[in-house]
Amino acid sequence: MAYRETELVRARKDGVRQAILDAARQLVSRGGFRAAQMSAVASGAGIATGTIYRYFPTQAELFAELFRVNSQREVDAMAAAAREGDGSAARLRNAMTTFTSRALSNRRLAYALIAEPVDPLVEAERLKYRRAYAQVLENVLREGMRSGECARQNAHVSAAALVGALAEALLGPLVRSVPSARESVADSIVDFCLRAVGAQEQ
Amino acid sequence: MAYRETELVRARKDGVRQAILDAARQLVSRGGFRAAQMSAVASGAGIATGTIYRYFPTQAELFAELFRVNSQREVDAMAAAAREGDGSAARLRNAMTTFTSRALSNRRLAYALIAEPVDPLVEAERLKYRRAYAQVLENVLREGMRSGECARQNAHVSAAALVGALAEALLGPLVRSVPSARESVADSIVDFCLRAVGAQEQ
Amino acid sequence: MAYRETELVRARKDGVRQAILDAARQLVSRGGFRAAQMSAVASGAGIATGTIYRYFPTQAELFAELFRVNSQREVDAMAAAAREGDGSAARLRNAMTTFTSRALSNRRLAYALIAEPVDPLVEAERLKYRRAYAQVLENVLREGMRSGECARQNAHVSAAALVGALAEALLGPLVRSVPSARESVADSIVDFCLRAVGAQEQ
Amino acid sequence: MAYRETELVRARKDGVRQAILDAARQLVSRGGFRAAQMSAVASGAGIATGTIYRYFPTQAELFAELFRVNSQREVDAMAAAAREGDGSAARLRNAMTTFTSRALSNRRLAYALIAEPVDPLVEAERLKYRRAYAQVLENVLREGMRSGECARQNAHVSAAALVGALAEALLGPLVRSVPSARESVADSIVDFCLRAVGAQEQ
DNA sequence: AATGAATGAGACTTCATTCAT
DNA sequence: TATGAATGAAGTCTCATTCAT
Repeated sequence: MAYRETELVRARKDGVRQAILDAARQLVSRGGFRAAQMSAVASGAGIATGTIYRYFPTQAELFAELFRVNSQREVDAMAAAAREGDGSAARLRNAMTTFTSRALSNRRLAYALIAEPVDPLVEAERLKYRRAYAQVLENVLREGMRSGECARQNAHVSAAALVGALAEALLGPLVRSVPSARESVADSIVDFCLRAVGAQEQ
Repeated sequence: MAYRETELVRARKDGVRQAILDAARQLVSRGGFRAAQMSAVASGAGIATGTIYRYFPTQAELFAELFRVNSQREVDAMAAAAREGDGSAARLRNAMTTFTSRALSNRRLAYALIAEPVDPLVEAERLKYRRAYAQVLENVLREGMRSGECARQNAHVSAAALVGALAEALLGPLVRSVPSARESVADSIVDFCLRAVGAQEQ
Repeated sequence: MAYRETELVRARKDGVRQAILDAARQLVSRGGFRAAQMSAVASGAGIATGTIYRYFPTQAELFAELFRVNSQREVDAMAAAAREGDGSAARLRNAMTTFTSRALSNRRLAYALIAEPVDPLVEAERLKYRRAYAQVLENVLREGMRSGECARQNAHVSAAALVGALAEALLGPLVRSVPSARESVADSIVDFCLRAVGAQEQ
Repeated sequence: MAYRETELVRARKDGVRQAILDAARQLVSRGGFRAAQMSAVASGAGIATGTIYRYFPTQAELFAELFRVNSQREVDAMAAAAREGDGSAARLRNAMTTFTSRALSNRRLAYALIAEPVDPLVEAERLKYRRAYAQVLENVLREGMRSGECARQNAHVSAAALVGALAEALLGPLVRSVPSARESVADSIVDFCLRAVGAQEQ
């Protein structure tokens, strides 16, 4: 009984915490971090403003957590895709396609996570995750260099450049084109990237 | 006489306008758009706060103009570099090296122009100029494709991706490394980009 | 049985009440009234925040009671000391030395009780107890005047002034000096006070 | 003309600054520092809340300035009185009478300046001024010890104790008595103090 | 036309108190 | 009776914009 109660309490608590993060994500997805004022988040979560502070000590911490949760999910998805496929080149393509298609499904949020700065604390998270994306690609790239599927290069720099190229393709002016064209743009950018690392697909 | 006066007034007016933009750029170069409060800009330009509003209707318009002026200068420099050199590959390299070396010389301003968001109006300018950078590269790229110096590819997409890769190399977590390493990172990124477009340097 | 239960409940209730007051005193001793937030008090007492309100209707009432309990203890200690000693002068010295040495042993709490303001309700308690301290001294002083050990004076006023002088010596800028010097400062202040009342020690 | 204008501007500016300090003093005189919220001060000064921040960077600085201005005035008045009179004893009496009579004319403000704590920054000012009061008395006291008019004693400690005794007489429970009685209380306290320092009035 | 003091909406954060469980 | 999550009023501070001079 006590156990159940504890569980229920925890469930409710996590529920509120989750509701706060959900409301914040929805607001950021729509209008960027600027739109995620504490009162708007509270209202979106159906709670009082002060309640947020039971779960997050400051707005910056809330944003940082929002960052962590959502970015980690993306990095995980990319890493999972990077384990599928025959050969390094295929795995690289998988990883990058996953990145682009997921980002295209919520461009505003992707932009907020990848480019929009807010606060030093949040910015630190961003750099951490841009580096995490790059790390996933760097690993496959090194593997490809060992197996001869990729050209010799500075894998560290190349991986960062790949993230930049992918981000541009998703967030830059390019994607202002009609939605139907975006998919082919995404494909083209992945092709560009594979060419950039000298990947020979089998 | 009346005519002269009108001219003088216009000249002075343009001078003030320029002074405002200069002060704003200096502030943005130092602390980003956040640091460019209207009173600080006025103080930097040696005028009263209210006077700014005789030249710019809102802060957003001032920032947009700041964007236009400074970004155009960068685009022009890149375009000039893209006209120098033997062959498309060399011209591409020139263009990109110009972009990277100029950006490295004032990273804070470059960041503000390329990545830091402020306002939808300013954001629109940013996208416009990212596209302008890409256009310069796209032109050389198409020329290279015609001459056979560059591989067949979607030049529109590739050019955008190049801008993204270059920006990442300059503004992303990579450049947190020691200043002395930045130059070599910049070189590596240009190499990466040339490889990406399949450029054969002669 | 019902009787016993009632008693147990009362006992427990008093126990909780005491725990609340203890926790509050500990917090006040450390960081003044500011640090004694209701949630902190509850946490220190090992109960829930809301439970405090079963024992004290408001925070101000809790503070007032804290005042009463702790100040009364000090007044009692001073009164006990005022009964020891040969002659009024000696008894006066005893009372004042007791006051100073006890206050020095917990300066933060003493400060909170004697000087730190919080709320009109609490302030009323403070005045009441400053008067109580003075009353103890006034009694001995009158006795001394009767026996000729003390000079003729307005005992009421003098007693209040003694409390003020003692408090200043303990809480004022004087005590910012090194701890080792505090004892001698306390001695000097007691001497000053005895001189002030024209006490002739035998 | 330009000179006059500058002067006018300064006059108006000082006027607002003064109005803010006046409004703040009035509020503190009535309800202590607690009552001096920024919005209340602004309203009292007939300006908008934000305007205060053109003159004082933070509330704490405003309070600190309020302290400085008002305390310094009291210290000056006391010091002036301490220069008048034949002999150290008379000068001491003058100084202390000035202190008490001025404090009695605005007890709430005097309390705020002497006893009510608010903020570390303000508290620092308070200690500084309590020390300044004591210093004035200490100087006369040392003079009296040299001339033989005052008994041998630790002048530093005694001066602090005098301030404490005077403050108690003015701010403590004593003065809750009828206003007409306050003057005689003040006289008695001064007598007490003179006796405490063993002053022999001629 | 220029000035710059004044405005005041709006953002974050705290914490005593309440109330459903 | 106890709990403690939730409430929301209140307070400080910022800064783009206005407007009387």
